[in-house]
Amino acid sequence: MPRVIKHPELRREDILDHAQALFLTQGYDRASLNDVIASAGISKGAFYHYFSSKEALLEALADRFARQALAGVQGILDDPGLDPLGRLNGLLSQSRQAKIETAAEAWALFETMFRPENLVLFHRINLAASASFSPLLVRIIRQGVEDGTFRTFDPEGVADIVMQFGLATHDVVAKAIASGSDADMEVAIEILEKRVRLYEIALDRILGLPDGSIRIGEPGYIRAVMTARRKADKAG
Amino acid sequence: MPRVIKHPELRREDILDHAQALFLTQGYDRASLNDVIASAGISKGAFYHYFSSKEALLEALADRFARQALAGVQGILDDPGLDPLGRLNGLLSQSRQAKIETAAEAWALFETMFRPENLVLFHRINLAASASFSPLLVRIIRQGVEDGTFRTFDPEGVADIVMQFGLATHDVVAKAIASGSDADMEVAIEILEKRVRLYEIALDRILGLPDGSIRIGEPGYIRAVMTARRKADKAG
DNA sequence: TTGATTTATAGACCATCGGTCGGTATGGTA
DNA sequence: TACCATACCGACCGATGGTCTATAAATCAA
Repeated sequence: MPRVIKHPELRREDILDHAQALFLTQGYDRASLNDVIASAGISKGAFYHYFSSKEALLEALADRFARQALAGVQGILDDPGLDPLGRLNGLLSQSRQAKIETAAEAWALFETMFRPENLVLFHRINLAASASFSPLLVRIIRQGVEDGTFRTFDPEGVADIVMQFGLATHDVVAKAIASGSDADMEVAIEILEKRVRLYEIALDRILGLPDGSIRIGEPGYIRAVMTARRKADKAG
Repeated sequence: MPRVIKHPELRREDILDHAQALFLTQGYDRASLNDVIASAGISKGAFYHYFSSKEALLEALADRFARQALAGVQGILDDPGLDPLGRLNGLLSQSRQAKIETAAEAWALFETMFRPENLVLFHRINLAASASFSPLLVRIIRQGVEDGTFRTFDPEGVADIVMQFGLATHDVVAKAIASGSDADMEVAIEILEKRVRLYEIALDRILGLPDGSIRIGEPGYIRAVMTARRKADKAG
């Protein structure tokens, strides 16, 4: 059986793809290295040629996730027409501009990520992502403080809180999506929208903004995404 | 060599003690079951008589931690002289009343807990602890809303934020304690006190309180604990 | 006290894990 | 042709979490 993939770079990516699929479905601990190489159709020797350990594979996977997430918000960061508040709002509702169906797909990933068996994987991605995002957030907040939009004595601290809130939102959404019946989901959506409103107001006040300045997603967006996700689940 | 421990209940606790020591120093993954049973001086058969798996051992350990933490704040919860704000402040600076040296010991535990190799252990403890603490926090906040002290439309959400802030504080403190030189620590203490002030003000505003209502520990407490911890490190 | 039954312990054994190692095929360069 | 680095193979290794059978100790019934 001839190898289809020739270029080493692509082979590495291919291994990452198979590892990602296995880690997300079974978890990092439970998916064995033998599973990964069997799935990728390569030998142990080949694997250890590209990665120094299973741990290094996880690291590389987390880095790739973080890079993709960063690329997803590059447009917001590069947009010269945005002021600090606009940029912050853009980051907080990054998927706002995306089509509902695409967003639903993205949320499905989060739903998987927050499962307990993916704790290790999630933690790694988180570390890599915050290392990239945190400085960007700090810069935006600093800029806002300088031009008088925001008021705070601790931009790094506020950036941390913003990241915490962002993560917590994802967590709540993920759990809501995973919830059982349609009635359950209705309740979950209500709780979730209330929670997002709380985060918005909290950030308004922490940053010394008038209530209603921070917007995490557009009104009704959460409900739209979640019902789309729901429909996709029932279909697929 | 005769067994000293007779009562089964005590034997279980004894295993937990040895497991705790090993898990905290080496991490859950790296400390093997053989290490645990060797340390406890028992056979595999004995171990599997008391615990169904290594995983179950972790679970039991996390539960014990959570119970101990809950017992540590029972006094604040039972004190009839405390109003909701007093109770909340008490929980947020639970070690305030303890002697500095004792507190330093407690923080040393956190320092260990936040190390990456203890991620799994820490996560389990966290789950068990929030399951216990969250309802208590919600009750206190609800009570405060009823008597007009607090103002919020989402007590559960605020409770979550309080827990997030509490955890984040521990994380920052743990990292500060672990930092290298004395000069590093001076910088770390300053950043940390700034961060705590931010959390205080954030909670004030989220709860609709006048600035300065929420107090996480007493002024200078952090510096006192950290220098004590530092001294203990150098000595021991 | 004795016999029966349950609880507690021992340790050989097992499949599987992440990782190593000696070797081979391939393609470019001199 | 000779040579060498890269890419790859799969048998093998020690250690791991977990199982199983055997037995010793405690408990209970008569």
